[in-house]
Amino acid sequence: MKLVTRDTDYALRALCYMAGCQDRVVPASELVRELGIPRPFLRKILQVLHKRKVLKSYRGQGGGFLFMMPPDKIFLFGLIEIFQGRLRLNDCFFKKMACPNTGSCILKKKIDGLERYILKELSSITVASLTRKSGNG
Amino acid sequence: MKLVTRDTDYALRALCYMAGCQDRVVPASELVRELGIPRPFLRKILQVLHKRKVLKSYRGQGGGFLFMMPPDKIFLFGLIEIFQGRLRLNDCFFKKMACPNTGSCILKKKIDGLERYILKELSSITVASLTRKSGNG
DNA sequence: ACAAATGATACAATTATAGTATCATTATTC
DNA sequence: GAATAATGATACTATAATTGTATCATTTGT
Repeated sequence: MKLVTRDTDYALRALCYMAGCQDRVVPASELVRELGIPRPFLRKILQVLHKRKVLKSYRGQGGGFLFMMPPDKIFLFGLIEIFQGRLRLNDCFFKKMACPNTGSCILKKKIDGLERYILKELSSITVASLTRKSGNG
Repeated sequence: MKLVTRDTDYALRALCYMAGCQDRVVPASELVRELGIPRPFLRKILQVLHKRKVLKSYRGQGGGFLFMMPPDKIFLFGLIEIFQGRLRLNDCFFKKMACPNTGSCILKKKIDGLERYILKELSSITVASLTRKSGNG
């Protein structure tokens, strides 16, 4: 089970890197060089972030990307939604079951609880919160 | 993101059904009929449960499956491990990163915390706990 | 004009999930 | 002892998601 797929991961890394570039327009080529992400894949990701209005883009020489949304408003939860769709732990689980006698009710409650908890935790993580200089590992 | 894949789901349903058959040997055919699970898929699942010593099996006419482990010792967490491998939220996430400056440390802590929480929750769910007559949905 | 960038989009490879099919073996029943 | 109904072992297939690649058009600065 992956909480976060590669594209979300790459998007997060790219955004975190960009957060350290105070308002400088950053071209994909730089991100590729610095982060070692395959270029066409990253470009696709950046285009998505642009369409979703997370980033502004500038074309032509000297162009690149810039935040459209402030980094403290970019939530990991939001990136997951963009690249992986809505987080649903319950997906295939309670479709057919229709609570035949018992069990699923208890289970559903538990899993819904888990989902809420995960969402809450993920909603506390932003690009900004990850780039504050406080890591020590 | 799926917490539980189809095979884990089917396994759980089958086990819950069997828990209501007090020590009767239950053949796959009955589970197929009652639960609407594709026969060959279910058979594969039951064979795995047998190999993992969750179920005993009896061959030949009148044969089928019986619990080898008591239902209150069969954890959803264990079924997930059997069919989906070990639960790791962090999987691809912190392999290459190597904590370049900051960020990953905070994130790793958060995600590890999430993982622990999920594990704890899942460890409270057993086949027995799901078949106690107390559902109301 | 050229170079360096993004926009749009289609294609491809790999992996995971979900499911099928077949044949051998065992045990019960008639 | 043959028919039947079950599991054991195992190989195969289909579908979908993930993880990319490739190409060409367009924009912009020099």
